[in-house]
Amino acid sequence: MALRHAVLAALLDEELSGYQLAKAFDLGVANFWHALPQQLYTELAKLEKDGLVTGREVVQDTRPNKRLFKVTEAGLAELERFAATANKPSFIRDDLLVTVQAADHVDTDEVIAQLTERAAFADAKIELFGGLLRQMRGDRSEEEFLRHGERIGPYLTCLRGLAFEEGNRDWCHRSAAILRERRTAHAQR
Amino acid sequence: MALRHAVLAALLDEELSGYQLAKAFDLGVANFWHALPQQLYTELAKLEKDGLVTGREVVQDTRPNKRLFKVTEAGLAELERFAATANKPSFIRDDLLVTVQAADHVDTDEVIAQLTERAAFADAKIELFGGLLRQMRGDRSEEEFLRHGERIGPYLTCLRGLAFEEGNRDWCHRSAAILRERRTAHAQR
DNA sequence: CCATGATAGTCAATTAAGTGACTAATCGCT
DNA sequence: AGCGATTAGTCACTTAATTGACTATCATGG
Repeated sequence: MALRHAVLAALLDEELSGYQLAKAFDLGVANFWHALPQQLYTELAKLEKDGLVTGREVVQDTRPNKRLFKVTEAGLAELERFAATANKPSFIRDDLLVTVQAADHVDTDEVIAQLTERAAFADAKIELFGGLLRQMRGDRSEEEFLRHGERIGPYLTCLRGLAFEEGNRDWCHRSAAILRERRTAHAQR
Repeated sequence: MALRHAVLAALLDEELSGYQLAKAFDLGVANFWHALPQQLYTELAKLEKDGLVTGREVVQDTRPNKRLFKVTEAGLAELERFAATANKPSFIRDDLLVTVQAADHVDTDEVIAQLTERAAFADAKIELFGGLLRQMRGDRSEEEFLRHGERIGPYLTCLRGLAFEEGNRDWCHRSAAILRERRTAHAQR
């Protein structure tokens, strides 16, 4: 029951439409919560029904009209309640790890290919997060920003995302290197 | 559709009962895939129906009887197929990150408490994974084991789990420290 | 001027995941 | 002798997540 809180947290900084929210969940927000557009539209409807967000119609002549949502007082209170109670440890579900777990029983070339692909994906994320961080802290140093910035939550989660992807990249490179070396060694026998 | 592959990957090394599998998914395996006992019993039944695993009844007199499952040839082929096609990037869903995202809008003490709790959890995991790694490599060095060990898949995934939890721990400590400092600075004004 | 892609969604249906309660045996402990 | 913990599950139910198809409008490139 935490998608709703992820949506509330994402709407704290700016009013967003369902569509924009979906974009956000595809980029930075996906860093702390993953969700598909469908879920977001559904969840926004529920949140509005429960009075945790309010939507307002914005008429556009160049684009289709949209509804921008913002968090209400009740929504903030709900987030507060959530912060005080929630603590399910995060769980991982990763196809790549499943594949590597089975590495000794499946085609090594495939595993190496998957690892390489994931490393590239991680690199893209690392660049993305690096850019987001620079943007958030502006001309301040990280230390300075974290000390005195007025909105550091997104910065902290982005730092975690960055470290996570760096971890992914390093592990992918190392694992691929090991598998390559073993393949070579095996071929030489 | 990857829980089935996670189960197959987990059953590669040893025959397990549903109950044992559930234990495993609560410990090490949870490192690459999270699932509840319910799901595992259900999935095992499906896998058996589809001929990807076979179960055999083991009569115990000291304990209730159990059914041990092992992967069939068809199961191995299915894993092979999976390894060659799957590549959904792993997604994160973490209550704690949602909380930290909202850190500037909710009670700082609560956020710090959650971070501290998670750091302790990460420490426990780090110890657990460290032990598992030692056990897997035996008296060999890591390098030696990874070069010549005959079953390195679980070792590699465990390494990722270890690095992940170390990342968690470090990030939790740093974030908590930053929030504590800001709280103090704010109080002094 | 037509196709493609971005914006901004909705509806229906299925699958996966999670919750809660319940059975049954044995072991250790008090 | 009885209580709780551990082993080894099953059944019913609800909620969350995913898949796929569909409707519009407008802008841009060829």
